[in-house]
Amino acid sequence: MKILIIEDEKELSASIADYLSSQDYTCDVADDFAGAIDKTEYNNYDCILLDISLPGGSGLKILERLKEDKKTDGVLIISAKNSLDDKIQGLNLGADDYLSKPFHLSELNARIAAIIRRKNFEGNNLIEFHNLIIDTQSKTVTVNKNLVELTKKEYELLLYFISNKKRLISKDAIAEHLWGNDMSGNFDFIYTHIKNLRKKLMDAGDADYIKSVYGMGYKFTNQ
Amino acid sequence: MKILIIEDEKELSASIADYLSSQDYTCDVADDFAGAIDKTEYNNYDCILLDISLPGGSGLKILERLKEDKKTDGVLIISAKNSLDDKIQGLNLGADDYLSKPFHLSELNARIAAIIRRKNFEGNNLIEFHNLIIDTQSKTVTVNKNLVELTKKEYELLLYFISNKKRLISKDAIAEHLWGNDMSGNFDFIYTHIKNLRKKLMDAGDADYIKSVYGMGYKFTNQ
DNA sequence: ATTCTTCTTCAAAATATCTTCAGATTCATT
DNA sequence: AATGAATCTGAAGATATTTTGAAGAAGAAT
Repeated sequence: MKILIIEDEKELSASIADYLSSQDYTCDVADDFAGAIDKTEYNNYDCILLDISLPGGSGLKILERLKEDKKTDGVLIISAKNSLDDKIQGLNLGADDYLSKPFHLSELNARIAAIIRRKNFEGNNLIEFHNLIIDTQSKTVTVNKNLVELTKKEYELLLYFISNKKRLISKDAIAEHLWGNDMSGNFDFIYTHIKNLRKKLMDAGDADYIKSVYGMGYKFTNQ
Repeated sequence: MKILIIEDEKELSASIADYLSSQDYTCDVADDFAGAIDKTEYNNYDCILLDISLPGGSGLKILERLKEDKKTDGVLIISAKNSLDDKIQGLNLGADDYLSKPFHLSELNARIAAIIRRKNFEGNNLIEFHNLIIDTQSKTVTVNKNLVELTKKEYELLLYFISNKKRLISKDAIAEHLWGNDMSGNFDFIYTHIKNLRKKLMDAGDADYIKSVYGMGYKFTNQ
């Protein structure tokens, strides 16, 4: 899960990034308008934490820009101001939720979890694909009703595959999504994790859903 | 299930009532001190949503009054203020939970469900899970009809597991639930208590219901 | 005040997972 | 078929997490 933190106070953004990393999120930080737009242009975040009270009021401008690009889904506004106006304005611009500073990291965590839950699964916690079922609440995966025990990375990988099913996924995209920083060039760990995930899924079922596309990447499909 | 909404902003209370009705709750609304007291006097609510920041600060007064009448069971405080003081004061006055505005209706729903679940647990004194039986009235636990003597923390831990059975529970969530403030980072005490609980349960029975999920937490299940 | 129980802390040992690597295999192109 | 590049595989080393036992601290009971 990737999160973008748009915040000009470096200390705060660092401590948030620190905490969220410990909760197994992958974090990027932007501290001004240009940086934020740049990041959102080239990345796909599960959640964006936006400090609305950036110098020059650019926080709202960022939100407006995100709205133009239809990327406001998953935006959680953080603000020192506690005014209702701000909240309303933010939520009207398409933000998902609003949190006033100062806040507890555990509360931030709960809000992010709620946003991601809502965003990805619209409240429904069962994801099905042919005879594969993922219960995102218990983080349990079954194939043909056989329980498949996955490690964290395997589970994340499967979730990424499922949410991009039937699409071609580049190894770069996988690396980016699962490890954040691009470990460009070396995909050994992807090969290994895919091998292991494949084996577990196939041991439980029959078909190999993970199709390799030579020179391009992978596709999660059943044909 | 009956819910009382004590809230002066009529738009908000209407939209909450609307939503909760769609979730098959029966809703009453009160918008001031007198109305609230009146309603609670003559009704028995499964859950009371209380806006603490009513004009004239009467939210807290209502809570005090509820406490006198021993009706604070099931109170969920809603507040625009996000201050820790408020939260502590509210919880000290016997409220069950606390939610800051603005919130998503789905989160409100989840909290209400949690409160009702908890209340029902208390009314209903036997909880069974396979060959494990918890009598919440006498606070005794048996496995295969063998009495298991648990300490307070172990008992709380077991109750938390049971009420989230078959779900993945993070160590953070356990820490949060058993110790309140998040002692983030250090889970040694969780490890120890789980070890002890496990040992006692297994000594009395056979299966290890507490399944460790590496890097994620625990799951209370029998598979 | 003393004893007993429970809770917490600590560090070593046991486990599980992640990453790296080198050799084998497959693939597209010639 | 031969070639080189890409992918797969199994094993081993490196990391990270969990389990465990023991001991000290805090609380409760006598």
